[in-house]
Amino acid sequence: MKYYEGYTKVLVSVDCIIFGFDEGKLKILIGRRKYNPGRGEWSLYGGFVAADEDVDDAAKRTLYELTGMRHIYMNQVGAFGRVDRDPGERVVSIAYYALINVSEYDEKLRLEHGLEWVDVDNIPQMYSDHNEMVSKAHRLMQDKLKTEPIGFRLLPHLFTLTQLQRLYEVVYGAELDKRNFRKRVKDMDFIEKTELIDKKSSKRGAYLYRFNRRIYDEEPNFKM
Amino acid sequence: MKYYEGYTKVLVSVDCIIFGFDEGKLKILIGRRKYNPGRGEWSLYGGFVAADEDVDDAAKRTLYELTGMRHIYMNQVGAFGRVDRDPGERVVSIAYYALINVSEYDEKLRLEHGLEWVDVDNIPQMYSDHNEMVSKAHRLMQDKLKTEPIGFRLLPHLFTLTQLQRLYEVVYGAELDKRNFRKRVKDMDFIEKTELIDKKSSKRGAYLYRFNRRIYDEEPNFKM
DNA sequence: TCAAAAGTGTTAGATTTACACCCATGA
DNA sequence: TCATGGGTGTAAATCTAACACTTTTGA
Repeated sequence: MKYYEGYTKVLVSVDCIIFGFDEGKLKILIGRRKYNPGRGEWSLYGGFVAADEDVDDAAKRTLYELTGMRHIYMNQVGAFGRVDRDPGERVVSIAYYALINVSEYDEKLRLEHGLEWVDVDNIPQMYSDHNEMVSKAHRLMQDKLKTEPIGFRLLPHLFTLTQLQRLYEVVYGAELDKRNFRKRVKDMDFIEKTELIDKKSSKRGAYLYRFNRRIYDEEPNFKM
Repeated sequence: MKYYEGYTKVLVSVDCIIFGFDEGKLKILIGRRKYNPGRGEWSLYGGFVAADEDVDDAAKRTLYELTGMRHIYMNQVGAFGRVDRDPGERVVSIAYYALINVSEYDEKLRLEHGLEWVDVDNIPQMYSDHNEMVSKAHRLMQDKLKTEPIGFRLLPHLFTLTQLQRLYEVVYGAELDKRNFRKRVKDMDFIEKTELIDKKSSKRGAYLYRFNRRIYDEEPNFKM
C-alpha cells in the first residue's frame, strides 16, 4: 500500500563529528575517504541509514563501528540537504556530534580505520560540506557546555580541577581565572572531590574529582 | 554513474512550524490532514523535497505556498527520522520554524488551506511526531530570542513598547518589569523611536518604534 | 634549592532586581 | 470624572571580575 506516489526518494546518511580532549586540545576524529567520489580527501566518518533503522540508531551504529563504545553522548547537529552537496549522487545527511573520553578509546580501532585526531582550531579542508558540519557542531557543543554538564564526557572518570578548567578554556577559546573557576565548581555539589590524588601532572599532586550524576539529577544547578 | 549501490532510498519531507503573535498570544498555524494516512488529524503543513531541490529551498517553497510571502525568517529545527514515524511509508522529515507577522498574512490563504492559529500553550494532539517538532521548535526559538533580535519578525513594522514587552513575556512565559524592560530597550540603539503615535491600544496613545537593521548590523549589542 | 603546578579570599565594579506614582485621553 | 494604558528613576542586592601569595615535592 503506497500513500505517497510520485515523489523522489533519496539516500540518507549520517555523519559523525567525534570530539575528544587530548593534550590540552579539543580535537575531532577524521579520516581520508577510501572510495570515490572524493577518494583521498579528508572526511568525517559516516554511513547510510538502513531501511529499517531510525536515523538516530544509524548514528549510534556508526559511532559503535568506529569506537567500539556504546552509550556515547550524542546530539544531532542538523540536516544538510543541498542538492549538489555530494558529487556522487543525491544524499541528504544528518550530522551528529559525539563526545568521547580519549583515554578509553582503543587506538587499534583508530589505526584500523585510518583516522587522525585533529585540533578543532586547525581543521583541514574536507570533503563536501563537512567543514560546515564541523563548525555548526562546534558551536552547538559550546552552547550546550554552558548549560549542561557534558564536559565530563570528554574527561576520564576521575579528573583534576586543572584538567576541567583547561577543558572549559579550550572549548570556549578563552582563559579563565583559576580562583573564580574553583569557586564555581565548589558550588556544584555534583562535582565530587575524592580522596584520590593525581601525581601525573604535578609533583605536589592534585585531588581527583568525579561527576556524580545522581546528585546532578536531583539538583541540576549548573551554570558555566 | 552510480557510486552508492545497494542502499535504500527514502522519502524526505519538510514540515513547517509557523509562529505568529496575535491577540497577545504566541500561536502556530496548523491544519487537518486532507488525505490518508491520518486524514482529519491535526498536522503541521509540509511537503516532499523534490529531486532537484535543496532541502532548505523545499522549506521556503512550502512556506511560500502557505503564506504567499518570501524572505520569511526561518531556521532548521532538525531531522526526525524514526522508522515508523509516518504510518504510510518511511519518510525522514526535516522540520523548520518560521516567524511571520500575522497582520501581513492573508486570511484568504489561511482559509483556503483550512488552517487555524492555535495557542502554543494549548496545542492539540497532532499527527505522527509533530508535537515533538513543535516543542523542539519552540525551545529553539526561545533560545534564539535571547541572543538575536528576531522578535521583530513577529511584530508589525511599527510597534509600541508594550507590544514588544508582551511578545517577550509570552515567548518566555514570564512577566517582565515594565521599567526594567524599557531601560534595556533604550540601550539598544537599533530600536528606533518614531514620531508616530499608536492610538488603537490606549486612549493616551503610545509612541511607535521600529527595528533598524542597519544600526543593528553595525552594533549588534543585543541581550534579552 | 628551585621550578612547576596546586591551592586559597577579598574587594571594587557592574549588573540586576524591586518598586510607585503621575500623565493623557476617550468614554 | 474616572478607568485605562503610557511613561519615568532610584536604591539595595546580587553577581562578576580582578588580583597574589603559600604549599608541596621531584628533579
